[in-house]
Amino acid sequence: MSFIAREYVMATLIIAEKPNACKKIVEAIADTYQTKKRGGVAYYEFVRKNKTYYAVPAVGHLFNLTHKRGARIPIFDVSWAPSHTLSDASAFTKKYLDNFVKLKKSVKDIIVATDYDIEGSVIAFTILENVFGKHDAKRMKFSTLTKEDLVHAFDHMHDHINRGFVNAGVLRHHLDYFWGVNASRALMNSIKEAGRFRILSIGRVQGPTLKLLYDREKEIEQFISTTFFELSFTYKGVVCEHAHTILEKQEAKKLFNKVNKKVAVVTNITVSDQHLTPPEPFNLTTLQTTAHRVFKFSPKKTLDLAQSLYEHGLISYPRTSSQKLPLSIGYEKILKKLAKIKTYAPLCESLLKKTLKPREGKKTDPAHPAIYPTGELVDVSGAEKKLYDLIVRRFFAAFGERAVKELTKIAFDVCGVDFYAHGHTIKKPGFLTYYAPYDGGQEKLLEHFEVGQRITPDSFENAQKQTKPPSRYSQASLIHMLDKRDLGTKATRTGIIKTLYDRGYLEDTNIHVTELGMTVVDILKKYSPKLVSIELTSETEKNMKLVESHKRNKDAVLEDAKTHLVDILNDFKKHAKSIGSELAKAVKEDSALGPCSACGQDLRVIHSRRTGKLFVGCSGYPKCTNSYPLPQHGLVKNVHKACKTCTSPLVLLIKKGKRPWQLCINPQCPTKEEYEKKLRPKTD
DNA sequence: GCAAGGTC
Repeated sequence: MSFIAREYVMATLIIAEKPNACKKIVEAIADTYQTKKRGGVAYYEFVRKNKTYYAVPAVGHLFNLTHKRGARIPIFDVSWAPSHTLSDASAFTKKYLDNFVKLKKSVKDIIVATDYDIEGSVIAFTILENVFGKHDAKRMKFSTLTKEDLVHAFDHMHDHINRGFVNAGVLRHHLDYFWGVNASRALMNSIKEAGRFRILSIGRVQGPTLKLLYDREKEIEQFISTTFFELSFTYKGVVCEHAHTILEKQEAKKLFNKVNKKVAVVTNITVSDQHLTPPEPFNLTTLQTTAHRVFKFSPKKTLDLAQSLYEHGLISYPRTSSQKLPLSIGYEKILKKLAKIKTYAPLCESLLKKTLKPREGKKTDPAHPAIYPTGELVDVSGAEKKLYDLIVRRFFAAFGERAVKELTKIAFDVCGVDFYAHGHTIKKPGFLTYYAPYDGGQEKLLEHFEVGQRITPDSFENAQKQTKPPSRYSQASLIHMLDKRDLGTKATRTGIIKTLYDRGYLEDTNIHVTELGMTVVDILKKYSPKLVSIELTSETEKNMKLVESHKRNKDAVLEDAKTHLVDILNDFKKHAKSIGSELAKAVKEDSALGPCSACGQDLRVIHSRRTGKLFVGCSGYPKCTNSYPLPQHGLVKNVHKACKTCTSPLVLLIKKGKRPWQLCINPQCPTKEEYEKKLRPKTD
């Protein structure tokens, strides 16, 4: 008997969505199993009730849509191709696909055990069709990866895949591709008309995301600041404020003169309790927004740290939308393990004394619970440790009781004008025992006062203030907003924001929309308003639901979309000249670094086609030959700022693995003598 | 070239 024949026995194949889920499925249902490795990727051969099975993991989508090279818009002729052939970033998926391919000859029948949702159904479907040439399979349906659920799903397997899910998912892939690729091409073709080449993009999620920021930009631009006055007095370090803000300068002055240096009388003291509910367990979005609030971590950084903690076994799967902590994760077991960590020991002991019933949120996930610590003891440090502590304490807090805050409000009268002081103390800590470092732990103490008491304030103040424009989005607050509007998914939002930055639509940590970003929205508002509104997402969702429930044919939906798109693309083509010149103008304005010290025209970063060198030149060339050298490695970005020392423009140099470096383009600038040598290789 | 969605 040959080695190959022994290696691969005929068996039933189970398709899992990802490595970790595959392992859990095997551990739950196998009587005995062997782990096999090929190309560094594990799969399993196992026996249950004397039958042999293979369980093989995908890594998300192993196939993606693509179109023929050289195709021109409208592009509707698309097909599935292995993801690893489509981008370098997906190259690693090859070894996962290879596992399926190699087992093809040994597979009798197939069981789909990917997440029971739309994308999970597409992941399995593309493997079924493109690797095995099959159109159907059996289906395990589970909502968590617990032994109990998995065994039940295996014993009560469905005879067919969920055709509705598959069709809805395949529709989603096509619609996003049709809209995104064609509209992006239309933008790029227009700017080509103006003699420029630039990668531009737009899509179902990018569009409304950019529009959200565009609207905020407009609000800020149109905001008119008004003056108002706040009257207050200070007594032993506590500020007591007049209840109303005053708009008229004269009135504020009059009131101030009336109360200044007078005695204040305590007229009323109210004490009330405020009950605070423990926070919901973390899902990826709330972890990202909270980590940004308390540590200033970017959402991407939080995801990377969480992924690392997960890979080290310290926390559960982080890419979850669930806010549930099912009993099956073993609350007590986790707390007992965590009690071995010194700082957590007393907290765990106090929790273990009570009935463990967690606070939960509304959101669920097809395959995973909320994020929780596993209790594994692995040493971590730095940023990972910070995030881990946040996750541990949030987990503890979910089992805590409501906290009670005591609010005190003291009313004062000064010559008929009312003032108030507010304080709060923690009456019953409840969950704050665990979570205080991150939220709600602060107290504001007040003096003891009695009604009728007369005091002499230390000082009175009449502060002139300005109303402020709405604040800009940060990446974290934007992700929160996208989550609220159901735009994108927990796993894609960070990437979509990054794309908007990469295209040059956005800049800065406090998000500003660039001239180019604003122009792209202006153009789309005119020619394809759907693409910058959430309407396209709601329409897509509506059609997906109809297809899922077999009330509408997916091809009919696609035909509608094509008709609509052809109209839009024709419109774009008709106006390509004016669209192109608008875009080109915006690109030009964005790339202007500042005025040339020799002639006053715009300086800009130039990539010489002849020499391949990067340098700063003047738009006045060839009349003006003023130029500055630039480092030849890394990405140079315009920061629209001038050097404080020499007033020459600043640029941001981004090198892989290094901290972004803001440098002045002037080699003679006193701020950077030390870097001068690096810039020496002369450009021309 | 271009999307959005999985996952590492």
